[in-house]
Amino acid sequence: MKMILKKYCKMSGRSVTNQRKLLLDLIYRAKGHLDADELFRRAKEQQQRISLATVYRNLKLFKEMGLISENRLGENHSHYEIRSPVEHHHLVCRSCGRVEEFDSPLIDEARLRLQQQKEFDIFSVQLKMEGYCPKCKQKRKPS
Amino acid sequence: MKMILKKYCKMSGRSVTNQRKLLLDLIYRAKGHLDADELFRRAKEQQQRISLATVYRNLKLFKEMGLISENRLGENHSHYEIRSPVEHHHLVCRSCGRVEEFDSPLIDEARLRLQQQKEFDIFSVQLKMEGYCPKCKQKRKPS
DNA sequence: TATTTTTTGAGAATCATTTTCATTTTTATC
DNA sequence: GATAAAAATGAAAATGATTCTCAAAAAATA
Repeated sequence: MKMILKKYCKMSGRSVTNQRKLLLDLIYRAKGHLDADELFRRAKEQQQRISLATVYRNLKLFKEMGLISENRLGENHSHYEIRSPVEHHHLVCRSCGRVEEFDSPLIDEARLRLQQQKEFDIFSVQLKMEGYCPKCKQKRKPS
Repeated sequence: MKMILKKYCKMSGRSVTNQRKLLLDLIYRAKGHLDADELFRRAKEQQQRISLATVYRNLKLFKEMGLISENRLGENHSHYEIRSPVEHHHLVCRSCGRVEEFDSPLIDEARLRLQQQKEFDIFSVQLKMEGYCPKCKQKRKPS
């Protein structure tokens, strides 16, 4: 991670700061869907003086550099994760919030067809499906 | 539209107000992706005293009733449209903001497979692809 | 190391959206 | 149709996520 950060920063003329190293590392280690607040909380454990503004600034930067991706899984705020080499999508339980990741060759195929049909250059595919997970499905039955 | 509104309101014990009639009608006539502000502007042309809070309240209500759908096409705010009988998705140009709608049997297929595989009850599929439209694709070439 | 450039922290500002509450409109009842 | 009860509205304040400002600190460059 640190090497990657250095490389990307050099490339775009950015500084490599302790805050950036820490933040990217935390996102990497979280291996999940982290929101700005939670990232801020975790960062503060190691750098008490870090500011929420710095968190947002760098999330934006990492996104521009293509290191992370931003998703709207819930309603009002974003979640971030290391941009995995293999594109994947999200299946969210509307009841308990559980998030499953998936990918599908059918989606890739759809993308290719659409690209031809509409003559767009498509560089991003964001798919979110919502429903009830097996557990919550059960709970809802009685009602 | 008015009949539908009445039916849905009765069903859930809501009142049928002038504001609701106007708002739903405007969304219907817009035939596109309208945001709260633009809807508010248009509504004020016909009911000067209408409040932005009423716009938001009723967008929320229409959504709960399943009459409209909410999409995050841009960055910071939502767009709304009449929920079309056939589910469709969005292809957005990151340069000029142009929005194309599409749907694809491949997506439906993917949904079915996922439903089986993960044992979720899936009731919502939101797919957004981003890229450059034919025009903006051209403009970017020289750089 | 000195100088320039970039980033940071802290708090204020912004923007979309939601809430509060007194007043008005709609609905249900007679 | 009049009236009481219930729901919705307008206006303004509140909220929550995110962005901006600016002086001070850190990093890159010479």
